[in-house]
Amino acid sequence: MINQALTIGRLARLAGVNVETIRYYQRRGLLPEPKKPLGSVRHYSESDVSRIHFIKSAQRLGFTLEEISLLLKLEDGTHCVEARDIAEQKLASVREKLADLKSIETTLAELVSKCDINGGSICCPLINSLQHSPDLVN
Amino acid sequence: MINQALTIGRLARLAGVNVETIRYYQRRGLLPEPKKPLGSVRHYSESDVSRIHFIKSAQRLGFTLEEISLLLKLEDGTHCVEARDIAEQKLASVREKLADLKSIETTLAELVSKCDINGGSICCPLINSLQHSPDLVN
DNA sequence: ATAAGTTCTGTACTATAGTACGGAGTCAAG
DNA sequence: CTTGACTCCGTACTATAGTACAGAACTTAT
Repeated sequence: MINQALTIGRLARLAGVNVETIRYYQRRGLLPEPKKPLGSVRHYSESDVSRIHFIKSAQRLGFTLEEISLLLKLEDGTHCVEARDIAEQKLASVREKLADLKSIETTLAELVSKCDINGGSICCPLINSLQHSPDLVN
Repeated sequence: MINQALTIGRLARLAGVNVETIRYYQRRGLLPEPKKPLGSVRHYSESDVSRIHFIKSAQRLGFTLEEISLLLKLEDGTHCVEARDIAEQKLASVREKLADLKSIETTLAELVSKCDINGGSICCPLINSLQHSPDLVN
């Protein structure tokens, strides 16, 4: 074909994923698998590119493929409330992780600066702290 | 033994993990495996409880067991300068993760609040955003 | 002292999210 | 019309982080 039809390889390049990933998403039901014209290859559409972008975005937000699959089932727009609930749950867990990370950041930063002051002495304050305050992070 | 020695089962209960998880950590070198007194069972100490807590805390922060293993090498007390270097690397990666999480948090919070405003309209803003702003989080 | 519960050891299995591969069919360019 | 690239399909393999299980040894409670 002259004006290149969207084959799986081109779709993959457009969407920035591997061909194998597309097939995997199809197996998982995250992407529709277009019918294969007899004795030819499958053709894809722009909407498949969008859907892969959707999946990748959602993954970056910390959604699992399972959760994304759920979100995609709500796509018809009539289940906005359910979608929001899922997003709210994610938000809560992200905030929890944020709080944890902040506390470890503080702790690590303190330890490193103590270490700098001591200049690698034999009694390293960093190691000391880890040895004597293993629950630092809880 | 009358005043119960810390066997693997008790350690597991104290630390809130499975016995199998402890064995797994031992296989991975994250936990020391105490010598087994001939014809008896292994005994553990409080420090093993602490170490498991530490591992679990670090995991919640998104560290892999591989990374945690590195962190735990700070505890061997013999390489103070190296320890500080590792800690500094960890601090950098913690700060990166923090930044990532913050942007995820912002995005999710925005989506949820848009959802609230729209109040379950037919054109769900959450799904919409994910579909039309694939690079949201990058 | 005997049964029930644990521990030990090794191996195998689970889920998640892919990646790799082999062989056959199909397409596009020279 | 052949060559090389791509597609299809199924299966198998990877990494991460465990969990499950079988059978023997050991411990604890009665």
